[in-house]
Amino acid sequence: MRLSDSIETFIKALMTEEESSVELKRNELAEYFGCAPSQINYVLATRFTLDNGYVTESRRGGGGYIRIVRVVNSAREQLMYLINDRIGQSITETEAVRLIAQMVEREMITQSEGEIMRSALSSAALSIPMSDAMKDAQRARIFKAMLTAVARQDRG
Amino acid sequence: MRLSDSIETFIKALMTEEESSVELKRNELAEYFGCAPSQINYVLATRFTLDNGYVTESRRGGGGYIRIVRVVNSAREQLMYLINDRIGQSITETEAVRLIAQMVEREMITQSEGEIMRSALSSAALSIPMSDAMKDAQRARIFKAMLTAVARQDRG
DNA sequence: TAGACTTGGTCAAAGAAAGTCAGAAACACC
DNA sequence: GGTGTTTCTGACTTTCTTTGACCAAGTCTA
Repeated sequence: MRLSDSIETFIKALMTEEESSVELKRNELAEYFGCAPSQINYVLATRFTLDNGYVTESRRGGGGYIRIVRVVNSAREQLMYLINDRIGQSITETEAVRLIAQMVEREMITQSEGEIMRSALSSAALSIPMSDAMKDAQRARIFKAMLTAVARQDRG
Repeated sequence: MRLSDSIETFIKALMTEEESSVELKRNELAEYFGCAPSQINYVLATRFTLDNGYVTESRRGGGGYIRIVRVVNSAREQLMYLINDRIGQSITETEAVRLIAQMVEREMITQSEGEIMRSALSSAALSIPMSDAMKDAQRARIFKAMLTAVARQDRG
């Protein structure tokens, strides 16, 4: 069996039915498996992605750690579609506004979350000297980042 | 647990609901935790800043002390302060993250609104070919736009 | 009032984790 | 065997914490 697979299995075993998160030390885990610490990062990057329903956070320095959280979010797949396929590299303000309205309607986000997103994506907010094309690209990026934040949250 | 975290917790425990300030002796506290006195300064500098909602004052010499005061404005005042004074023309990601965390703590915004804002202001989201200074300016603009949206909603 | 004593402040350097990325190695599939 | 993909590693980077040496400012006493 592949090392990555072993590590993946090991981590998943630490997350039981009711315990939906684990905290671990990168160096200790690497030591345990006798591999390079960066191997752990590889496993996280390939097996514990948001697409797979996991979120990770970490801290460096003394007392650092890596935390892996399994997220339950019924709207997640819809959000992943928007992030990975629908929005793309560039989006106009009008289009973004329409998508946000739809999400509010479907109760994927609250009214006020929608308003916050709208204001962040408004031309006014992006009004730095920039071509429209640049703005649309910038908007797409910010939009996707915000949706990722929503997808990362545990929303039953 | 990290030493810094322990000290932070300890100090916060001394500040109850109605007691919004503590006075302590740097050396005694360091002695209590068995660490270098300058460690206390580190905790103050990273955990009890104005952005975190605290102000500190101190005196040297015999009978010297450190006083930590929790400052509180109304939510509306705080929003206005942030929009009109604090954020200005430019703000770093670190600073923005700190301000958002404080708003969440004060319940001016929800946890998930905070996360949406954080991601919209992340360097990753702003990662178009742009100098850091440009990013900081862009970030300030978006931040203020989002806070204005919150202010418009007239909560509570 | 000068010096000794008592505190707290600053800063640079060391230590403790984790992150990144390019390239080597191992596989999988013609 | 050649080629493209996945896995692994190691050197280097970044971030956060902790300490210690030296500095600055009050207080007290001869």
